[in-house]
Amino acid sequence: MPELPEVETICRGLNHLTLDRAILGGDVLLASSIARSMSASDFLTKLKGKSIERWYRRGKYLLAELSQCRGGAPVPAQTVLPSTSPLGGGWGGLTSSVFLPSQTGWLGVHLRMTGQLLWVNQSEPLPKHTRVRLFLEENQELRFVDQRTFGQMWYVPSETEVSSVVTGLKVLGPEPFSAEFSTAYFAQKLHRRARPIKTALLDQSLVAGLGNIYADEALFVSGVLPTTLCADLTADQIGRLHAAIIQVLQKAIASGGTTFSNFLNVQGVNGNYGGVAWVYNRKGQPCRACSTPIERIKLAGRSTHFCPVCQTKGEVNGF
DNA sequence: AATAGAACCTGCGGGC
DNA sequence: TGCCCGCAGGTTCTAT
Repeated sequence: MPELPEVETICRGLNHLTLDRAILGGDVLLASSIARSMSASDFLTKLKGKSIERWYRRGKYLLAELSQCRGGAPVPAQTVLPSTSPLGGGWGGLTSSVFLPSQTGWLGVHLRMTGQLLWVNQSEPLPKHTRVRLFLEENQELRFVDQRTFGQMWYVPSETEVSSVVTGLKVLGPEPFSAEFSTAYFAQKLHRRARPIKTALLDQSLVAGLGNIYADEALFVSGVLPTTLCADLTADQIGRLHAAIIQVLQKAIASGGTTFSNFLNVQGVNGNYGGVAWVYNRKGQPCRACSTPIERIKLAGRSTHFCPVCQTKGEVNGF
């Protein structure tokens, strides 16, 4: 379900609502929702007595920094700083807080296609696809609901490098809003590559966080056909696409995630990506810019939508 | 090394 | 009404 803007929206909501409350217990209704690095019972045992200090997003991953609640076992201070951050490159300001003495592990979450993280009262009726429940103080609950069961949760002990457990973090490229994601970097990664640009945009090692919706939207805004081979992109096209990726994602975050989906934020409220998509899921409907019917093809096994006129003009679309 | 395709699941909507 | 097919926002494993 979620791409970067939706995960960012969830992350902000979680930081607003879930911090500094003791995790008193939990319930794993589907064992496979806990990544196989750990059993479901160990997962719950490790989380019990901890609280969430802060949520972070990396690509489409959510990571909660945990701390020990008062009354818990004392945590020895870290005396030797490791040479690399446990969260790997591209994490920016997070590194400095990782080895505070109170830090006692991480909770990782990936929502995959249909996962939802909801902050509810424990008395709320359980949706059919409830997979994991974490019970916090004052009868509150962090509830993981996931119809297609692809979503995953991880517990990572504080002395362990996060990416050694949440292995998907290892292959993530730069955050799209970071300085590392420069036009020069983008051009270099596309240089002489044979695959279509749409396929490349879905590759999380190129840039982290784009998914099928925003890849199509960014290609429309930049006026580039999704079938264009990376090697055939002009410097101008690469520049427009680089800018469009950032613009489309920022706009979606500003609107609280997409609305053409069953996306819900942590309080169960639908997002609002400026109201509309330019091309995604609009096959046969008139282009919002030129009225030409939107076309739909398949690339890398994913449906791909584009305007055959606007994306061949050699200029930016949208306003 | 780079790339394509299948696999992992459940449910929904369209066509017959 | 019911069955079969394709489709769904993601990642990872396997095969070329």
